[in-house]
Parts: sequence; C-alpha cells; structure tokens
Amino acid sequence: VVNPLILKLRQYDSLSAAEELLLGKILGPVREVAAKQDLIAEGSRPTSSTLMLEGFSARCKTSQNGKRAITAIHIAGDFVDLHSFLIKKMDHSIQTLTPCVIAKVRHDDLLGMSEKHPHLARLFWLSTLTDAAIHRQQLAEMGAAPAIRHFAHFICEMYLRLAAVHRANDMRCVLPVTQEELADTLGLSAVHVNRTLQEIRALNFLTWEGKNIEITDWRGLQAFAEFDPTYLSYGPEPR
Amino acid sequence: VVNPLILKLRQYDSLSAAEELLLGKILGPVREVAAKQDLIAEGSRPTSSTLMLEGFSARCKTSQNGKRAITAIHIAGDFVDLHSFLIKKMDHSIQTLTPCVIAKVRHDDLLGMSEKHPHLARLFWLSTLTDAAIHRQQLAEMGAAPAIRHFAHFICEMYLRLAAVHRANDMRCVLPVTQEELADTLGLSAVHVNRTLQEIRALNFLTWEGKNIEITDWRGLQAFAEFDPTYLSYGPEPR
DNA sequence: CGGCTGATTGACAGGGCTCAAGATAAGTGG
DNA sequence: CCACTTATCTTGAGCCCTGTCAATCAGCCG
Repeated sequence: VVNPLILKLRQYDSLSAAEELLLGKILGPVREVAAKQDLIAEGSRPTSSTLMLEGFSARCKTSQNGKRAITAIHIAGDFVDLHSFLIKKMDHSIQTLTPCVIAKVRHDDLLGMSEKHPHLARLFWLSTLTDAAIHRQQLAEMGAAPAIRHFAHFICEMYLRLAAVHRANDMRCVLPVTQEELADTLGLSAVHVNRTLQEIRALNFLTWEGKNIEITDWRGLQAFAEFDPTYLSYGPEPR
Repeated sequence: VVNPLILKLRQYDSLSAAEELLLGKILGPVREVAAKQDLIAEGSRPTSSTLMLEGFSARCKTSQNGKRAITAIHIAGDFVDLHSFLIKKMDHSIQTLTPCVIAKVRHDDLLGMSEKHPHLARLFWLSTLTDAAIHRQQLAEMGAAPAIRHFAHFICEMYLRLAAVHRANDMRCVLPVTQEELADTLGLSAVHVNRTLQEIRALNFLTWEGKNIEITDWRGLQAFAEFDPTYLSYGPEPR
C-alpha cells in the first residue's frame, strides 16, 4: 500500500527517490481513530501535523448559536492541519466523520524539511495553496450558485480528489457522509440537502444509493455544475 | 514610507535586517494602476507575483450566469497572487477596486528565496495560510451566520487588517468599496447590502458615512459579530 | 446643466429554513 | 440472532430572509 500523501504530491510534481524516502521517515506511528472524534481541538497548539491515511474528516467551526460549519472535508493524503506548523494556534477543530487511520509529522521535522528540502517544502506549501483554492471555489459557489449547482460541484470535486489518491475510479466512489454533515459543508439545512439530492438524482447524471455514488454522465454533471478542475492543480509541473 | 509587506510580515515574526534588505531587492518597479482594471487575468500563467503597495483590489470569480463573486479583498501589503508562484495557472482574476500602487516579484526570485532564505519563505507561506484562514472564516459566516453578522464580522476583519499595515488607527478607517462590491464579497445582493448596512448603523456600534468608517463601540461590534481575531495570526512568534 | 455611477426605497416573489412527524436503516445489548 | 434503541433519511406545511425588478434620489464630473 502506497502512502496516499505520495500519490497526492505526485499529482503536483514528480518526486525524487530521496524525497519519497524522507516522506516515509518523518511519518510518526500509524494510529486508528474512531468516527465522530475530535482529531484536533479548537484553540490547541499542536506540535505535530496530522496526515490522513484513510477515512474522512472535517474541519469544523462552531458559532455561538451552536451551528456547525464544515469548511473542508479531508480524505486520505490530506494533511488536516499542516497549517498549524506555521499558524500555531488552531482556530477551528478537526473531527473524524468515519473511522480514520492517521499518522503525525512533528513540526520539528517540517522545519527541517523547509531548511533542507525546499522542493518538498514547496509541494507542501502547494498543498495548502490548493486547500485555499478549494475554499475560494466554495466561496464563489455559496455566494453565487443555487444549492443544486453547488451540490453538483461538490460531487465533481470529491470524485476527482478521491480518484487522485486511488480511492475512486471507474466513475464510482464511496462518500460515507451523512446528509447533516453535507448540510454543514454546503451551508444548507439537512432538510434542504435531502430535497436537493433528490433533484440531482432526477437529473440522471448519477446514482447515489446509501454511501455509493456512480456518476453515469460525467460530462453532463460537469457541465451542469460548471465544474472546471483547474483550481485543484492536478497535473505535474516543475514547482 | 515603509514597505507595507514588511509591516505585515512583522505581525507574524521578527525579520532580520538581511531579510528586510532582501525584500526590498526582489521588488520590481513600482507601478500605478487605475481603478476597475484587471491586474491579473483568469487563465493566465504569471511569471511574477503582484504585491499591493496601496489601494484595494479583489479576487473575482465570474460564473456562467454572469454573477461575480469576490473571494477576497486585498489591501496594501497583500500579495494578490503569491499562489501563482506554485499554482501556476490562475483560476480567477484580480481586479483593482480603487487606483492601486503595485510592485511585482519574479517567480525566479521567489524560487531563490525558498532555497536560500527558508525563514522568509515560511513567512510567505504563512501569509498564504492566513489567506486560507480568512477564507475558512468567511465560509463559516456564509454557511451559518445571518447577513448582518457576516457583515459586522467583515468590518472587524478589515479594520484589523488595515491597522496592521498602518492604514487604519484610532478606530477609523477608509473603505472605498461600493455596496455592489460588498454584495459580491458577502454573497448578498446589492439591495440587501444596503438594507443590512442600515441595520448595522442602527445598532450604533459605528458610523459609516461615504467611505469613512468610525467604530464607536469596538467591544460591542466584536461581540455582536462573534469576532475572534485568532485566525488572522497577528502577534509575532518564531515561525 | 445633462449624464453618470452609486445609494436608497418599495413591492413582490422565491429559495431555503424551521418545526414536526413518519419511515428506514443501523447499531447494541441480551 | 433477535428485539430494542438510536441515528439517518423523507416528507409536509408554513414562514422568513434575501433576491429581483423598478423607480427615485444624491453626488460627481465634464
């Protein structure tokens, strides 16, 4: 089994053997975490960053009125809090949505990497830049798109992200996320997510039964969602 | 006049004399750009990144139906497209909102900096991480907060960001942004921005006449907006 | 003094929310 | 392995926040 981080970084640029070796070395012990657990608490100051090896987790902000907003969903190969290396203090929490497999990387090692392996450091930087690009895309959706288009766009994005780390292929993927979690992600109510999902099903671009999604008309879905994968920066280039 | 980039980076960590010197060296010629101009075009592949020295600009995504979404407003000291150093292809455009003064930094020089000045590179990285944190905050607002709270939060944020680069003080700042631009930023209609602004005025936390804002009750505004500046990462720490 | 752009106001419609109740699916303990 | 409990998904009804359309008002500039 290949480290999904390597799969992800290879989407950005080719890695040298030395770099791949180093990526293996700086990984701490592999750990399993149950679903619905806090991986990282809001307000904490982590001394290591957490890499997802398997499962789904969410970045959550909870406002005073108790509403939870999910600002990102993370999958295998994603660092859930790489930014805590430089941001220091978490301004939001990370919760597992499903059972997860994780490994930690000490900030000391990240510091060393930034000093001695600038190319790798740039790829790490890029991965946080891509996170930001995803946020921007989502902001644009929330601001200007009706719920159904935003939802369709989200599906396109998740499929490609899962495919990049070999967790999806052949137009099929598994999305073990409840409608309530989708609601918090899309900024909708759970009820409206349910209704919008039914509308999407009626468009016949995909089937969605339980957690299993099969996209039967990728072109159609993509066009409907106005999805342009540029912002994901997939496609190796010298960086 | 101090380079506002230096002012901004000093909020994150102290800079060595050599670093400040370098920051001056890599800056290209200072240029003025009129209002309502494209600084960077969507789809372009810049070979340099643009630093704002004065003025206001916006990151824009325009969807097929013609609606413009502004995903960020940039001020003096902000790189509008530092990410293009590693992301390569712009997935959105940058437009000036007011007349701006800018300077460019060649990507070659950024590459050199990442190889030879890792500490400075980390601060640049951090500045993009802060951009992402701002996006996340905004996502949370759009998803879970009513328009008026989102608006109030935006005012708190802009005041602190302007103050960080000495463009605001004494609870006063200038925000030369039209209500339509605010609408695209907050994900509202221009009409609703106008009505929400009147509601905010009625709360008596601030006065807002033309472009001039004076916050008369910072505590009250902050509490109402549920504003916690943690996500801006101001306050020097070793990074 | 016209012609802009931007701010303001009114009337009306609609997308999405809330509340509430059932129907299914998924765990859990015995 | 079954009965029970809980979580998740559906569906309906009514309302409210926010959008759209349209018109008026206020500055600003040539």
